Amino acid sequence: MNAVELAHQHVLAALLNGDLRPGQWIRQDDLAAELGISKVPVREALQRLTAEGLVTFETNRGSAVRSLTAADAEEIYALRLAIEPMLLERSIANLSIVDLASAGLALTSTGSSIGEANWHFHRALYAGAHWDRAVTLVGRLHAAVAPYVVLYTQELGGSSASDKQHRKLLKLCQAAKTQRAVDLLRQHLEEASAALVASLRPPAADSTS
Amino acid sequence: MNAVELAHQHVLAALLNGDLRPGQWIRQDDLAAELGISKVPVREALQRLTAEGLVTFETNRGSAVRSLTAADAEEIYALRLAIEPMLLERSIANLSIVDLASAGLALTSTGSSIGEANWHFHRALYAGAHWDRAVTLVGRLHAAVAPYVVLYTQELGGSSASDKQHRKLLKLCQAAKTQRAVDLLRQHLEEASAALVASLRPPAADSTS
DNA sequence: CATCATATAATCGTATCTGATTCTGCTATT
DNA sequence: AATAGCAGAATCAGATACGATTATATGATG
Repeated sequence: MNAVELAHQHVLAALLNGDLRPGQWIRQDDLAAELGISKVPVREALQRLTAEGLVTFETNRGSAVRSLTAADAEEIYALRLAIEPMLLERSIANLSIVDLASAGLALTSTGSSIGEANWHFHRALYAGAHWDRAVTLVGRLHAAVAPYVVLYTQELGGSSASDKQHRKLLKLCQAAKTQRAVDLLRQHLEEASAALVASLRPPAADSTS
Repeated sequence: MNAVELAHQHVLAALLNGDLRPGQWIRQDDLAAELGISKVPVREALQRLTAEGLVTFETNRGSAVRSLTAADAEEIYALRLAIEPMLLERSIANLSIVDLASAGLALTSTGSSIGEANWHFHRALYAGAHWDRAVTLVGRLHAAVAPYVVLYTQELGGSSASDKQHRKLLKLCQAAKTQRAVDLLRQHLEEASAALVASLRPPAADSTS
C-alpha cells in the first residue's frame, strides 16, 4: 500500500470510529511519525481528505476535522436522501448472496466500530447498483457526519432504534421488496437527520422569547 | 494564492475549456515547470483532483485525465438529475439580482470557454440555495464530463439547442416560476445525458491519435 | 517471431533546508 | 488587574537533492 493511502485510510478509520473529534487538529508531523512515513505523503492524504469534505486545510495553520453546523447536517442528509434511495432501488434486484451476507455480517460484527459497521452495511446494500462514484460519494457524506453520530450515540448508550431498522431493511432486501425497502431507508435517513440536527441546534438557544 | 491552489485551478480550467483530453497524461515535472513551482505542490493538487473524480492516479505511472464509459456518463447524469433540480427548487425564491445578473453574463460571455461559461451559469442559479457542499459536488460532476462535452460540441459546431434552453431557464428563474424552471432543468439534463451517452456508445475512443 | 536483457524515463518517498506564519507565554505599561 | 506588545517556540509551505521502484521502449538473441 501507498504511504498516501496508508495515511488516508488511517484518518478515515479514525473519523469513523470516533478517535477524532470535530475541530480537532491533525498535525502533519505527529501523523507522519505515528505512521513511520514522511510529511510529504501525509500532506497529500490531507489534501485528498479536504477534497472529500472531511477535513479543513487552512494555510499556515494546518488541518482539522471539519466541524458541522445544523445547516451543514441538513444539507448532507438532503444529499443522502437524494442519492441513497436511488441507489438502493437500482441495487436490490441485483444483490448477490455475497452482498447480502456482507450486510448481515456488518450488523453482527464486533470487530469494527459502530461507524465502520454502519457504513459497511449500507455499502453492501448499494453494491448491486454498480455505481461506484455514487457509492463513494455517499461514503464521504457518511464519514462527514460520523464524528458527530459517534458522539451522540455514545451519549445515548448505543442506538438500538437504528439497529432495528437495519435488520428490517436487510430482511426487505433479501425478500426483494423494493418499494418497502426504499421507503424504510428514506424513513431511516430522515430520522437520523432529525436526530443529528437536533443535537446540533442547542447552541443556538435564544434569550429573546 | 497557494502553489497547490494554483496547480489545482490550472488543471481544472484546462479541463473545462478542453485543453486536456480524456486519457491524456498529466506529467508532474511538466506541470511544475510550466507553473514555476516544484513537484511537491503539484502532487498535492493532483491528489485533490483525484479525490474529486477528475483525474486518475496510478502508482508509479502517474496521473491522467479520467476517461468515461457510457455507463459512467449515465451515472454522472443520474447524480446530477438527483441533485440539481433540488438545488434549483431551493434556490429560485432566494436568488438575488446579482445571482441573476451573473447567470445572464455567463450566457453572453466571450472571455471564457464554453465549459467554464456553462458552469458559471448553472452555479449562479444554484447560489440561492446556500448549499455550498452540493454546489461544489455538482461542479465536480460538471467538470468530469466537460472534456467530453467540449469535444462533441466542437464537432457539431457549437450547441445552440443547449444555449436556447439556458436562456429560457434564466427567464423562468427571473419570473420565479419554480415548477416550470425545475422541469426545464430536468429536461435539459436528460437531453445532455442522452447526447453524451450516445457519443460514448460507439467504442471509438482512441486517445493515441 | 518470441523472449529476454538493458536503458531510459517517470514516479514514490525520504531527508534536509529555508522562509513565513501562527501560537504561546512573558513582560511592561497604564 | 487588564491589556498591549514582544520574543521564542511550534508549525506549515515549499524547494531541492537523492535513492529506490516501476513502466516502457529498444535491441539482442535464440
